Amino acid sequence: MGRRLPRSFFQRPSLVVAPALLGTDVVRVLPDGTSLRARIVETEAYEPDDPASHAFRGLTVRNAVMFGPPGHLYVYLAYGMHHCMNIVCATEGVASAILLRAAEPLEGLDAMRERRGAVPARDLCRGPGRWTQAFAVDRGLDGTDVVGGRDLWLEHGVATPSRRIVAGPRIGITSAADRPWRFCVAQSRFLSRPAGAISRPRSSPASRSSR
DNA sequence: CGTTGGATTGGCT
DNA sequence: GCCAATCCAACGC
Repeated sequence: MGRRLPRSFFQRPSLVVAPALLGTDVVRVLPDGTSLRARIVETEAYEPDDPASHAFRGLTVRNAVMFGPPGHLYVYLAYGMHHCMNIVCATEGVASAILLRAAEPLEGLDAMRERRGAVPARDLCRGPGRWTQAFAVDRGLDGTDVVGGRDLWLEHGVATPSRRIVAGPRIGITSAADRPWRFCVAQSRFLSRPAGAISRPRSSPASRSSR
């Protein structure tokens, strides 16, 4: 068993925590006792006063956990079919969270396939909806304590050097789409999309220099 | 109370 | 590349 990330780790602004989470491990223990482990390669920060955040318009039943103390899981249902999991950051009353978007599966791959199907390891946790499906995370785990709990927690993995961290626009949002608050491990095969990819559905600047 | 539109994914053109 | 699937919170009337 590795070293768990303490509450203090999450008690910082999401823009600090999001890149710091790259290279850490998410450990999940299923109801039947099976352990799953995956190493984070992609995160997104959602800040207070962030138009793209679910908490932007204030406290609701759905986003209440975001306003609570740090180190808890915020889980919501997206597009009526996929769950997305976040880690609440900062301090109580300050609504900020990190969306866990993609990871490299390390343990329990066969158990993940019981829900994901017979897909390659690369596709088990490649995307927020796929990852929650692999880890059996849904609204039932909304509010779970990831510091002292037994269902899901985080552990120190392999620190990612800052030169290997790439920031870019967040995926799939329409407001505040210019804020580079998506953080990726450069070159990782397990990213939901290549680092730096633009999410704009319509006309993209396409100014990215291709090689 | 009806409408709208997602922090997505997978399948089809 | 495009679009349907499918739930429900947020918002407008």
